[in-house]
Amino acid sequence: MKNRVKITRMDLAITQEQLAKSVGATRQTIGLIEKGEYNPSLHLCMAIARELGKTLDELFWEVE
Amino acid sequence: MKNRVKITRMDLAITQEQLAKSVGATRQTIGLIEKGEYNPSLHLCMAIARELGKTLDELFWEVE
DNA sequence: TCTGTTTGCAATATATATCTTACATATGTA
DNA sequence: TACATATGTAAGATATATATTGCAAACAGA
Repeated sequence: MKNRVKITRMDLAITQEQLAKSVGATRQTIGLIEKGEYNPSLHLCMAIARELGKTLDELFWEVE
Repeated sequence: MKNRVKITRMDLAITQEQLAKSVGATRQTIGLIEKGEYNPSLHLCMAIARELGKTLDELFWEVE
């Protein structure tokens, strides 16, 4: 898994569609971001982070 | 200023062109990101952050 | 003055994120 | 069984990030 969107979303017990609507995106976009197959925009990443109560680093930053 | 890319880059005394080349982007793209007029991709944001020795939150996160 | 460096800005072209629509599958529940 | 919900996936259309090229301005140094 390349990011922590899916885990965090499931912890909050909300669906892909609920998250999508709250950030102004579609369910498909959320699904692809969770799979790590997308390179989402910064604005969308920030909207998702705020909605999930996390920061950019907590959801997307990778330490090596 | 919407993000801290320009300040951080100038602290490191590197040019837009040097940063652009090291992250595989163009000078124009870096310039527009610094002005906050762009919505860059997550991958580019991470490349810039790594190159500047910062994290996503340090460069792009906004607390309100 | 002249020259090189850095940055801003603009027009056009290209790549790709995102949307729209649709169908399939798995799961839970009546 | 039947129905609803949640998710995966795919094709085509649209929006926009990014590249390319070029020109201009500001500045420093010779």
